[in-house]
Amino acid sequence: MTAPKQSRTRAASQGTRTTAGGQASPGQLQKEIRQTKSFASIHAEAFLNIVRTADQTQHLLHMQLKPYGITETQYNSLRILRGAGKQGLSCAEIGERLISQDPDITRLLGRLERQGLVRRERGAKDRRVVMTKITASGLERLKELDPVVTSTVHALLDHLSEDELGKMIGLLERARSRPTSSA
Amino acid sequence: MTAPKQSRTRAASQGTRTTAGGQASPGQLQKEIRQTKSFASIHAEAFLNIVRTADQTQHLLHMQLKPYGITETQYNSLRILRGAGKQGLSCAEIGERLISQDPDITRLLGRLERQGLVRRERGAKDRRVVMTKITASGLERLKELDPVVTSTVHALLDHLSEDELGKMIGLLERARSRPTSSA
DNA sequence: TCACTATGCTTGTTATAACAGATGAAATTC
DNA sequence: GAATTTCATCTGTTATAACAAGCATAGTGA
Repeated sequence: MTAPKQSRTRAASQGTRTTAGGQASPGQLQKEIRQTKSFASIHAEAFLNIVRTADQTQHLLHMQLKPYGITETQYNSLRILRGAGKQGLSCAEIGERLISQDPDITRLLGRLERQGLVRRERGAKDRRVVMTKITASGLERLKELDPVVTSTVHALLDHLSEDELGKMIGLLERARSRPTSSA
Repeated sequence: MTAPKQSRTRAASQGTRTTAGGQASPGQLQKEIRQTKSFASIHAEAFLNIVRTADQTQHLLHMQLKPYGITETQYNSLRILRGAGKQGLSCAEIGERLISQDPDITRLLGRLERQGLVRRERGAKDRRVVMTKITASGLERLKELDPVVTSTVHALLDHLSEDELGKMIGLLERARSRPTSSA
């Protein structure tokens, strides 16, 4: 599989990482997005690399899921509900594990319900809460999709060693663990 | 600034990175998305870390840009057009440097034009091609936004050392450089 | 017990990624 | 020169992220 045309690019301007001798050397990303100028800072370059890698990998996963008529977000919702078991989860609980803080959960679950993959029910005890459970056909759909996702994700990254992947994970975790006083 | 609630999560199932003694130890991401099961593989864990880090950083940038009434994609379009100079770029050329391979470029530029930030003109030589140029007020808007984006991106990542950022960039570049025969 | 506040969800809306087909123009082929 | 193919853009549509307001319900305090 060849990489698709570049996905969304991000803020970048002058500056680049310097080699040992202090000379600016263009990175791979600069070429990918046909950037003649170097990046403003190594922070900008890192940010763009993170976002571009995510876009590319998500796009490739999307292409693999497309024949099954399921999006990545729908797949994740189903997986979360399978994990929840028979009691299901409320909209808020699903949203907490899925999407950003004001997720379009009602419409997302509505689409899954129309496909017969989940069932929603308003609680008797608290009529504000809607519990959602995965259906038998939702579980079957996941059985189909799990190997597709697993093998796609594996194929995307299997040219990196376990040591490299471990290092990447560590760095990304550290990137997300910024001190709360910053910015 | 505190991290927002987790954004979209991705495919994950059983398995996790092992410690030196072979014991499974949950990663930070597992806790972030309230995952009781470990990840299916280190590939899945790496994939989710990439996507989650990108979502989080983009969300934070989005929040910084919101008061200016500009989205990240719009900002990037303007930056690309500033870089192109007086002759502007065609829709296809912008799309190549911006978004995925079938980008919604017409509508994106239409919105920027309505804000007076760009001007579109159909070529006399080839009436299929629409050239887009940034306007003076587009350039002014960028002057406002550049420091916002620069400082936000810097703040997101300045708790990492230059060495760590360089390593992260290298690993992400390698992640994107998969052999074309894979998958 | 009632008024007020908080919670959970729903709906309308905009922006963008993605898919697909249509339109007009240019290039190519016969 | 005409027909066909290719190219660039446009438009309709769906899914999702995001924003905001509204509705129904539950909880709290006086």
